[in-house]
Amino acid sequence: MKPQTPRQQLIYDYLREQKTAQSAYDILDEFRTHGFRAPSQVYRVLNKLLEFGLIHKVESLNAYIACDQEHDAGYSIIAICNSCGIVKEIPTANFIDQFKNFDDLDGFTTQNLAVEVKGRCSICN
Amino acid sequence: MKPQTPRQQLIYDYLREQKTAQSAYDILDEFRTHGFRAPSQVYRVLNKLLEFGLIHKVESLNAYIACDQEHDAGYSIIAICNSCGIVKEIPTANFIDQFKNFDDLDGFTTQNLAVEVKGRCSICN
DNA sequence: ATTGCTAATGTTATATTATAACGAAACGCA
DNA sequence: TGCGTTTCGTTATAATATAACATTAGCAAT
Repeated sequence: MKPQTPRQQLIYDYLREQKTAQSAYDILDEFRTHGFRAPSQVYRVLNKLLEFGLIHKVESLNAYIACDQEHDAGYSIIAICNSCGIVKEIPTANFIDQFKNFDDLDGFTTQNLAVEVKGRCSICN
Repeated sequence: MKPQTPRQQLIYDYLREQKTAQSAYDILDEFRTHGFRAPSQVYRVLNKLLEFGLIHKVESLNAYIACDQEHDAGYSIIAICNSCGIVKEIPTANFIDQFKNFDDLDGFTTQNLAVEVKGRCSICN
């Protein structure tokens, strides 16, 4: 699914350019000059993009990134550098297979998987 | 590490009894009769308990649960039922080993790992 | 072209989660 | 006892998110 409206496109393109996750209010400030005046306008767009699987919410930062990878909406593995803040999505297919073979879930049916790794990226070391 | 003050003990014991994650404000309401009057009082205790590795923050719910398992502070795998809200911690040792053997991290050093699985528990099916 | 429907947008208000800042009390200990 | 440190109480405010409702835009059927 692609962005469906000019505003979805605008925010999606913006997130794709960023190396760090952006909060809804960061985005609001960025686009005040483009007619965004209230948080709900931003959240509406973000929620659509989340639904389309085009972005992820980084739960531990309350911020958003563009999705880099091919996979179902709602599955993500994200590495966050505590030093420089860079956020990198990690290819998930491989990992999700591992996770599905993981025995300890006892009948739990997974609809959604968020893995957030924090540490230091290879540059910050 | 064990709780170090009566209030830490109080909140820790409370969280251990709960089947669902509790927000800081849930806890505040619960313990207004025990001298908790302001959010910062609750957050102070929660932050200590987090530091001791006695509780986890469920990032996707902005809520807190007692830690069930033996492992380093800051590592957790949590399954959350979208239907009944029950939160269950999953033994991590096994999984963290899998994760450490995971190739796609390219030089990233992990300090912290949060895995949050959402779906339906075995009871809600 | 108008009508009627649906989705998207604008706007105001408010709820929820979290932290800053600072003074007072409690505690350990020389 | 006096000093420094940590904890605690309190007020204020910041940051994140949603509710509710009015308005407009897009578009298909008549």
